[in-house]
Amino acid sequence: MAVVRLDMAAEGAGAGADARMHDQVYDRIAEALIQGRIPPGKSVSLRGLAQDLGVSPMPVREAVRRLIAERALELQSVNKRLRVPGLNEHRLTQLAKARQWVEPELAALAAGRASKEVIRRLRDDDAAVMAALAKGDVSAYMQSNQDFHFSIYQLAGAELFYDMARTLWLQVGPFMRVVFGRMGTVHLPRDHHQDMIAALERGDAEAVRASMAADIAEGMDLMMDALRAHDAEAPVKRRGRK
Amino acid sequence: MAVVRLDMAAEGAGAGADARMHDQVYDRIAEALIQGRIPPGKSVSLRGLAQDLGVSPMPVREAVRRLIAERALELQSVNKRLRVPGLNEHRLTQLAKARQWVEPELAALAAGRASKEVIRRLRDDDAAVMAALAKGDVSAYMQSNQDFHFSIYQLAGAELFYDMARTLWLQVGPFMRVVFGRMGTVHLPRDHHQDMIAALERGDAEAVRASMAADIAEGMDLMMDALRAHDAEAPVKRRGRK
DNA sequence: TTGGCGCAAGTGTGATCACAATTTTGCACA
DNA sequence: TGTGCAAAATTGTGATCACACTTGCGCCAA
Repeated sequence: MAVVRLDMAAEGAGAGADARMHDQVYDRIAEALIQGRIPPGKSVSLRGLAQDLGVSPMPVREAVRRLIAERALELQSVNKRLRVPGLNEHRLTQLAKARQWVEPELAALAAGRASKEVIRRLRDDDAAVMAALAKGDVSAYMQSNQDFHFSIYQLAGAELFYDMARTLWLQVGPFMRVVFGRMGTVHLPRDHHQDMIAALERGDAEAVRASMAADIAEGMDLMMDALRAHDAEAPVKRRGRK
Repeated sequence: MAVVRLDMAAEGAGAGADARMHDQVYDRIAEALIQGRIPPGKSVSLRGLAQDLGVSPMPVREAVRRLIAERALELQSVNKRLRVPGLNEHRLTQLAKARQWVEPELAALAAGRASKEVIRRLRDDDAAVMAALAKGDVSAYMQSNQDFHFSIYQLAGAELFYDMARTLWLQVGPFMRVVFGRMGTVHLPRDHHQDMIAALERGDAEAVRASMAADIAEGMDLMMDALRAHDAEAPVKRRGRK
């Protein structure tokens, strides 16, 4: 059964349980999706998730309703069952376009707002990205890359855009994991992060926007190529769930 | 009590009750928000909405959870109570930027996909918009303007963008109603729709994009001016709910 | 009349049960 | 070894109750 680990037993210091339970549940599932720990097409269930997380089905219902609204999960129209949306070119194209607008926009807004403290953390995150690439560790790469990007996005102070970016990552996550798992991490771009940090440091908004756009374009192109290659050799099959 | 009419008793032909109840509830509330029938800052409650709609609180909970995810409603962090988000310049700026990207994009995608049938309906919608402007009927204007825009967006065949646009309208609706109610409909742009239809007809994607961008820019600028003017004369007050 | 205080009403959240619809299982039959 | 088909398990949805918490109203005293 439990293919995906989602437990929330630990819960840190135990004291911080101020947040509503369904929020914590949401965070767990969202994180799992962004990290790609739940594959596209995978079907899930309220009671199943509830059991994995060690909570009752009620908070899961609320969390899942939210994830459905964000298109991170979908309710199949035929049998009304829950699953992670599958991969297809049409959707990936839209996700790529959307990412290439919002995220450079966020990056540009962040320019000039980066303290030395933040710059330092960005360098750390980037170092972690490099290390993960060197080791070929897909999970570590996705985690540290996410940290890098969202550290920047948070600087922008634009909640609406931030949430849009987050929603997009939620949808791209499962795709990304499959693609990288299929082709390894060797081809991933590594130059843009350095440029981005430099531009951020000198407050050059347009340069930040440009390198962010380039970074995303390369990543999404890679995914698109991989998807097309895969679809070419296995057109419509894709049976079996698990 | 019931300041806002939301009843769903009629339910059309009665036969189409295939959709889940929470979807119908969602549609009702969403429509009310887009039409601006629920003012910014207005606080609502699950049981209150349930009673207005003649359903139990359960489906309302699911609908509201979805609306919160779309930022069409918010859960106040202080007292954990539900309300329609208030107006402020920061948020309106982001909404304007987002609209000015997604909606021209959708319009461009729709270019060349418009059948004669659709063009005819667009002319009808535009006529209704003009009529509403002439009469100064804000409700009719908002309804027919929405019909006009979303008839186009639907053509694009880009579900992700379509939903993004819908989410943005959900957030802008309450603002718009207040602004127009405050300044009347006389200043609203009316030229762009004609250009847009013409460009749509000859399949000129860039022209469609441009006129859509102009249409939205004018509308949002108007709202921004009105908001600034209002904030200038009544800085931080805004007491009393109702 | 005005201030303060306590209780009733209203709030969102979580748990649990019921139910119709679907999927999966299991077993008899060929 | 396959093949139907019915029983059992699982699914999302809705209703209802309980609970901790906040708000608001009204009463009493000064």
